[in-house]
Amino acid sequence: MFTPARDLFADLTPDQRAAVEHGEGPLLILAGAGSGKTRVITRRVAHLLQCGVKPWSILAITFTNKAAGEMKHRVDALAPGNKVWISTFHSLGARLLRQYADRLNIDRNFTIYDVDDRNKLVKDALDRAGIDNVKFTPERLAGAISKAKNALQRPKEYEQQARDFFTQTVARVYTLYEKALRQANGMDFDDLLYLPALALKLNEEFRAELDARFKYVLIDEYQDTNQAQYEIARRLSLHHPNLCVVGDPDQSIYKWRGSDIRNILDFERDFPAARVITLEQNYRSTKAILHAASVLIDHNKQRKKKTLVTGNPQGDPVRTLTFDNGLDEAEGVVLRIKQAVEAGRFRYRDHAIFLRINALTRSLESAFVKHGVPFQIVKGLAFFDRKENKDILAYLRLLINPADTVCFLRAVNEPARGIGKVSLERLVNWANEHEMTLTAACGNAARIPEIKGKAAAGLREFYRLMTELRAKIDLPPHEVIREVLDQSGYRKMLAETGDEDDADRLANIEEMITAAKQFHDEDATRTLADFLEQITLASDVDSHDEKADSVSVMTLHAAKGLEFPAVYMLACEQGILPHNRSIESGKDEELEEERRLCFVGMTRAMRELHLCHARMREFRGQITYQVPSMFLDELPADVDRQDVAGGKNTARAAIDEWRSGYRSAGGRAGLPPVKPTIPAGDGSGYAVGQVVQHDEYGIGQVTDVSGFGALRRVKVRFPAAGEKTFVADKVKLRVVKRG
DNA sequence: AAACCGGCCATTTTT
DNA sequence: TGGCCGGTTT
Repeated sequence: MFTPARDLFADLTPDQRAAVEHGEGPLLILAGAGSGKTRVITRRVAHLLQCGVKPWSILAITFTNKAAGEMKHRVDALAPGNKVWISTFHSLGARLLRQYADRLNIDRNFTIYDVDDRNKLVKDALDRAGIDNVKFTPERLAGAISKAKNALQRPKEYEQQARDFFTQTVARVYTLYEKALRQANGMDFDDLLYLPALALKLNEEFRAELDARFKYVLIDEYQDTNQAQYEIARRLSLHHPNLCVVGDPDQSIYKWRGSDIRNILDFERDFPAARVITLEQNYRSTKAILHAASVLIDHNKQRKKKTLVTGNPQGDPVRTLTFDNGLDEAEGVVLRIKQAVEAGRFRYRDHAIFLRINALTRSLESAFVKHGVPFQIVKGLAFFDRKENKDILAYLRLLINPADTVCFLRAVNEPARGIGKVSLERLVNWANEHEMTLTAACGNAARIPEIKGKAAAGLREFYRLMTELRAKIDLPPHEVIREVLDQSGYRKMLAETGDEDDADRLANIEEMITAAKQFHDEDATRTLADFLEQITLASDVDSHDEKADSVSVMTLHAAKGLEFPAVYMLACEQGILPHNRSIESGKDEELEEERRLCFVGMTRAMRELHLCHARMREFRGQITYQVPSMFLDELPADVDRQDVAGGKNTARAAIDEWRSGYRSAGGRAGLPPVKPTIPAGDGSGYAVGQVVQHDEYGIGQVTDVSGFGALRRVKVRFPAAGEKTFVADKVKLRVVKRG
């Protein structure tokens, strides 16, 4: 090895340094929360490059695309212009499947099926197999299929070990689903791991080639890998066992998704020569926070003891806050944040609010808007989940993959072309009989005797349209989308109604076109297919904008890997955290995962940590008494426990009072949730979060800015009048306070 | 073929 | 509470 440049090590501790410096051979880094593991992986990649390792022989796997992007950025700063592969497991899988499509005997133009698409396909399979007398939902069956794939069980293998009625049903559906998926040339999320893993397992030539190609493999968050991912990691490291994994068993929170904590616990068994480095020095949190989190996690029985230490100051005590009800909690937290900012203690972006479940974001939104506090809800696909965007995406996917049945069925009659349910059913049957894709059958519509009149004409028109558009798929992504929007009649459908909502929808599609343009501007070699893949594989945190000065709201799962100066964890109540599902399961294992989840949330905090709960909470229209989380009881005695319920008690009569107060204060009922948009530096003068004044409606807060030029709309939520949409160019709004 | 309505249902976390 | 499905009407 060459003598490495000084600067790579200057700011590292001896343990970190050892991990970075480690040469050949397997390496396990047990990195406690906040111990700088990302830095270690990044430096290690840079170090390998400095030692003369070829960039293309390094493969680094992260948990999110965002983390991959950041690592790429940092590695590039340390070793400019390198070609190291840095991606998530899923992106890696997609890339391998496309690159080696011919050898693996698959069509490289496959489309990636998200959970919705998958469930639809499972439902179809169910209908076609005539399995509707059973109570198993498509989601549940799809979940079981997903598990099977994670465990690398093919339909036949699964069938052989299916013993009870449920698993036998799953076996039948699995077989049908796989067939449908392959016919549609689709890959579900699990396939992106499962197929490469199987190929590596069954095809030694393929395995050896990739093993030799990726001589150094580094994997972050190893405690959350599932069996398929494990298989990939291990089989890429047989001849060149330079596998470096980093993880923390205390932060394993994805067991429900098939991850297996044994992967990290058994690493030394899998690689007896492995060197183990433990990082226990925490650089993130105050002593108070670290102590509280350590005491909590110590309640887990199935755990290898580990003691985190920090040289940071003691800091403020960890605080628990007791509120009377969920609305008070939301408002109380927002106000506390606002005060902290106004007092100059923190900026908005220093704050994060963590939730166990997404459903809890609603009341928070109202509170944020009410008090003019800027916020972002970190929930990735919300924008692309809108109907209009999904419709356009269906066209795009169908252009690239004509076999995509789910997209065909979505696009074919949107806008309406007179093709109804019955005609489509006939088309699907005919296609199945003739073993054709729906697109091909559509081209043969004239030969299908049962389809006539308007439906036949509509299908003919749709086929012509798609053929025409397909000639343009090599244009830059945003141009293809514009062609689709114009040629398909979708724009016409939205433009001619004069409906305000339709104008909004059009503006949303225009926004997607802008996103595609940005995507293309960043790197002109990227295609439409790349754009679609990025959208599908995006994670929630990928949409997190840490530059915006707003409070971040996200689930505990999304919070992994992040850090914030001040953290609020809401609804620390029995049934929510830990979640009912885990309590009801009666399994310690599941309860311990909830505790780890709580631990992950707590250890995100650098300086202030507030754990909140309410005595009453409305859920699904029902008001229930809530019991504080058992985890709050498990915290050390030096935690500052504050009851801020303001004298309100828990007597029965109080419920009705509270309810009537809630109802009358609920003038905002029925308002759509605020779209989490990044305040755009787009020259419109308006940005989400701003407080503005309107002549008629008074003071309100901007909740959305969309569209461009004459199409630009600004959405404002008024306390009294509710949400209104204005044409930005026309409306007179005075900006009272910047967001 | 498409819009409309009413009852039913489920309720975690995500690449 | 609200989202979805299935039935009914236009």
